[in-house]
Amino acid sequence: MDRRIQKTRQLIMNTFLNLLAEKGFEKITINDIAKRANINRGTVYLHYVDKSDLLDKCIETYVELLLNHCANSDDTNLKASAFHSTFEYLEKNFTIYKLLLSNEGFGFFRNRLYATIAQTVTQVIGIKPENNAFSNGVTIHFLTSGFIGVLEWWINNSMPCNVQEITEQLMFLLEPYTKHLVSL
Amino acid sequence: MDRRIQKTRQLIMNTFLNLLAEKGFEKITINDIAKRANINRGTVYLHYVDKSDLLDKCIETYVELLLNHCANSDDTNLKASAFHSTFEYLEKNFTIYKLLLSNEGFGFFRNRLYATIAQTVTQVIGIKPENNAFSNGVTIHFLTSGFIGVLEWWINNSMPCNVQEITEQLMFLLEPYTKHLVSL
DNA sequence: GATCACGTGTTGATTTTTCAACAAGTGTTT
DNA sequence: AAACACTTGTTGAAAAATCAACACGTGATC
Repeated sequence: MDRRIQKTRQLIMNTFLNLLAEKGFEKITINDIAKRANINRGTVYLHYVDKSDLLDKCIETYVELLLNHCANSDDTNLKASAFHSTFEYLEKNFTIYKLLLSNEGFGFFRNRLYATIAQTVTQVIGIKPENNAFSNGVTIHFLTSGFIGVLEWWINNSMPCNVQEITEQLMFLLEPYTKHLVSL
Repeated sequence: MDRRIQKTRQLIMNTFLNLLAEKGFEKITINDIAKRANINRGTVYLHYVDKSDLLDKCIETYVELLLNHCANSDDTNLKASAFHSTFEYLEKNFTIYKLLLSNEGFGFFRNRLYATIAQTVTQVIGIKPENNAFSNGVTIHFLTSGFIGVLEWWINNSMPCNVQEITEQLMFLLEPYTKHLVSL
């Protein structure tokens, strides 16, 4: 993709998130964004149809960025390293995800995250044919909710334990399932 | 001027100065600048004919930025407030001016600063017709050298005193001249 | 009710930046 | 000497961003 597009979208999103933290979604105008980002107002409309679309794309982007750190491990196995790098990334971008998980995200972020993770979990479990009994939805939603619950708790409480600890705890809790469902 | 031009030139100059601090003028390539600034190589050539031109424009720009703080006071009088804001600006952009005043500036920065200040001093003195006796150059170069000497000392010694102190000292030293030469 | 200030979303012409390709120069390695 | 990697400076077509203007809507103020 053209560098200008990447830079411009990045700039608009950053500016938008800053304004979101400052004054909340309703009070933000397209003018605000353009002025602070020092770009033409028309440029915003070149990339996003309106303010809501911008929020959507923001959420989509940051869900993807988060899950990239989780899913970029080569195999589909549940690995400590993947969780570790995910929580590291979360720690680095704490303020953004705190914001998106708060009321300002209107729950959209959580929903999107949930849907994407549930889909991945479904695929991972489905890989082993003998997992038929677990593909009925209960397992998937149990694991997805559990993971997101931990993630939300960790962010909303301003990271009460460090990355290593949260990773180990999570791996410990998932151990029974990693063995039966997804181990190679 | 078009916003894109301003932003691009600012980006190129910032990147160039960072590289200057890291590896020195000779070792910098246009490729380096383009890659780190994340812009197309051709864009650099769109604004600067080559590396030397870029250094020139950098020096010109930062001399102007510095002197704007000195000269934007409404009257041509020598005012403590003007010096104060100048040294404040210097303090804020310490690393840049330390770099430009060091060997990396090849003395070009000092020369350019000298020429511009001398010109201003000439004008200021020339305003009062009875100053004919002082327009022979000695006064001008004495004052210019004095001011730049103070400035260089302050920067090269990493600002050994605060802005308020350096301003007061300078005003004290200039007092005999402000009275006779430039007071209203 | 009229006016005023402000925000929205769109348009078309213009300018800037990108991209890929080119020819040429330099120094290093084989 | 030839091959190689790297940098330079330039080109033209394509894409993106700018700008100024437009019509429209809203809410506050007189």
